[in-house]
Amino acid sequence: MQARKPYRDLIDRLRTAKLRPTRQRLALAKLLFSGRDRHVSAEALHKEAHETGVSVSLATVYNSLHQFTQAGLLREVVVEPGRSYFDTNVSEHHHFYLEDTGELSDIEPETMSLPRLPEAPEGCQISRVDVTIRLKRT
Amino acid sequence: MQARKPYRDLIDRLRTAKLRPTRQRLALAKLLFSGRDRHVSAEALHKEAHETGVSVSLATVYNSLHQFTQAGLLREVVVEPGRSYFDTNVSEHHHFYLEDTGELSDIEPETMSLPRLPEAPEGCQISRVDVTIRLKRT
DNA sequence: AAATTTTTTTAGATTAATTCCAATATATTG
DNA sequence: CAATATATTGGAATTAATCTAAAAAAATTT
Repeated sequence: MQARKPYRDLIDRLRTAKLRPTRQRLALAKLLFSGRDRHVSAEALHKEAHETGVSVSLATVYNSLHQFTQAGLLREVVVEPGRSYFDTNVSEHHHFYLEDTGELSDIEPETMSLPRLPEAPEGCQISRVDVTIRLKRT
Repeated sequence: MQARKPYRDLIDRLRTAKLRPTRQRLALAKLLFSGRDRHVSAEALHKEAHETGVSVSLATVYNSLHQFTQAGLLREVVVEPGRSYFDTNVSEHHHFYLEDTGELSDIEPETMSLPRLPEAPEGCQISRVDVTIRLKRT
């Protein structure tokens, strides 16, 4: 993260994804991609945008999140009916899901292994493997 | 599945789960548990009930599915925002999800292995591990 | 088996997440 | 800058799911 050209990288990322770097997409990308990895819901991101003075409609938040996901900048994780998150960490990894609070967190890749996967059925290929470890408070 | 006392087993299963064997629950249990393993959505089961002449409200379908799940007779699998299935196979196994059609199918347990799981974080315990292999048409 | 109590079902209203729509605004191209 | 293509918007619409309170059915007590 540089001080002088704060948007340069983001603009490039959007351009690479064939997405015009509009004010809204840039602002959302900034919230999502500058800083630590995040797990955000659409509603939460919309709220956050407003709180930081960015005026963007909920429809645009949804559009952008899906476009970013399509472009491989985000990954969507569904944990429950009516609850899904967008994860800014798109490298191969899996999740803990705390059922009591709805909190999602990354599993350190080196703490689990998945050495043997089944063949994809005829006419199909694997597009992704999702492992969710559901947790309860003891 | 016997011919003479077709409801005996189902009634017992419900009783064991501390659920009264009402007409509605019995009819749904019959659809779910007599025959092959199934992956059904609430809406689909509701529709199926009506088509087979069982009058049951959607609310009751949801109630029953959740009660059955709570009792360990079913397992709920969420695959996408707005799409979840109830699986009559409650033994330990995982799923293929065909993104194009929304179809869910079981993975043969012997075709995959998960030998190393991470520790549950402090204050938590693992309630379930879900593996979903997402598939695309080639 | 009638009366009473408890549990269940129901239709319809309600909520929450998401998508759709067509008018308006913005970005890109020539 | 004009023309074209694309994006954003608010609000309506849709969908899945839950809630509610009244009616019905099942279980229990008498």
